[in-house]
Amino acid sequence: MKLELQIKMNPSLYLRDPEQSELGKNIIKHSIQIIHDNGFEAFTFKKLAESIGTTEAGVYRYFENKHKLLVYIISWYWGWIQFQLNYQTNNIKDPIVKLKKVITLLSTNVEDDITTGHVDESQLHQILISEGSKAYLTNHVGKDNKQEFFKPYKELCNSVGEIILECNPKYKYPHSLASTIIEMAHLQNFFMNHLPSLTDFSKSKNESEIIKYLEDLVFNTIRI
Amino acid sequence: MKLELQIKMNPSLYLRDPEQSELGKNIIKHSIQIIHDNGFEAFTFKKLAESIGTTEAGVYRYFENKHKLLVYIISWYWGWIQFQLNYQTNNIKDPIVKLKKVITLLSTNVEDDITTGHVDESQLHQILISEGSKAYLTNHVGKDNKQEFFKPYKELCNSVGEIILECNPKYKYPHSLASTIIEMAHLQNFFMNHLPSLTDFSKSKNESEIIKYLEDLVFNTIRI
DNA sequence: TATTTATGATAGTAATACTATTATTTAAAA
DNA sequence: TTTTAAATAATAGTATTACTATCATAAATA
Repeated sequence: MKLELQIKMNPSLYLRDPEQSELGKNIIKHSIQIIHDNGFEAFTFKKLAESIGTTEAGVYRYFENKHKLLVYIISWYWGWIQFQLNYQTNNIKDPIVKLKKVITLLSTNVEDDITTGHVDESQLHQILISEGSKAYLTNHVGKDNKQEFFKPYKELCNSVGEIILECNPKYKYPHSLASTIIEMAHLQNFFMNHLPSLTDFSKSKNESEIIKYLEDLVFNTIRI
Repeated sequence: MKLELQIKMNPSLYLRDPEQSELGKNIIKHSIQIIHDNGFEAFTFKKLAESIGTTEAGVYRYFENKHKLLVYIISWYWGWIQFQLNYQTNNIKDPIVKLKKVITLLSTNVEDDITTGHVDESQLHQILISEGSKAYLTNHVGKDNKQEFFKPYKELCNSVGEIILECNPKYKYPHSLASTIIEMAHLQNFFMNHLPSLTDFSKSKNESEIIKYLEDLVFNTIRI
């Protein structure tokens, strides 16, 4: 029996469920590839269709527009991270160890996970670093939020916040600190690679330095 | 004598200096207005031209494209913040007081400053919250960085980093912490207003809560 | 076998992001 | 003051993007 990890997605994000057909899976797979390679701005449904070997209209049958497709793959990523978090912190009692695991999970560029055939998690992690915030930094955040497009992100933020509270039940800003960790795990990575003078990480450009920075930040803040 | 604050801008950002003509100043003024009202995605040179009462070609004589115009107004903002920082922390000896001033400066939506006629700093602050990161989250960061588009931002980050070191000369991540403060002053504000469950700020949606969060974060981190 | 459903192929539209050209006004230099 | 140069306005045009619509065909299902 083949184990396949299925992440439950918000149906408002798509017109036809991409998990349910080969074409759909190809749309996801090639979207990740193209956005990873050229950035979201340069990504068009036409290029995507050509890369798959279908037509623009074919893609439009699955996704209303490229923004929803971006939000889809980003939601997928957060869902996957949530799964990893639950899996990796399962049975760990010490909340400090848990929180360290979370920081590492958020900061590390994972190997491609074989259990999710059409998704390259490593590329997706890179996409999140450069394009993640574009999911919500729009004029229509409010509408999107009402449709629960950001639920996986919020749930993750909540989970991290809970672990923070386990470490220090009196800490006053668990959600803000959680969103700070999540965002900074990505942003400091972007800065390290593209605007290094905004960071203090050596030329080696190693993720382990970001992890050290975040651990120092978090554990001093919650006073452990 | 009328005092006018002039922020020195990188000439690679424009084709013709917008400070040197009425049309130029109008381009800046109306750009800020439109981007503030509709977001950067919905902002086009055509709309801008119509709003000013000139033609698209007229705008293109000043700016090569809308991205450079965005980077221009964002650079202007960081230059202005740098000036405010120097001005407001001048003669203050206690670095802790200085750092608190900086956090407040970055987190507070200022009143429109009369000394800069065509720029509405309050709107600009809002733009930075929603659109600031789009200046560098592009495929061409590298190129833009080589042309020193992000110099004002880096300089500010450096100044903040220096104050952090004055507070604690042994702190290991002054630049990363500085960029974290700068980015989070904006991002927590965005979350507070649009995705409040990612924060711990009450329904009052008051900037003072962000300031408290950041002060707690920063001074615990550098162990004051 | 009939019928629904997904896909493929093609066409078309409005808007965007520009470039180019020429005429006209304004400002600076001779 | 005249000449000349520079800035602007007016108009047109192009390639690309972000879609919508239509119709034929292939595959799956009843």
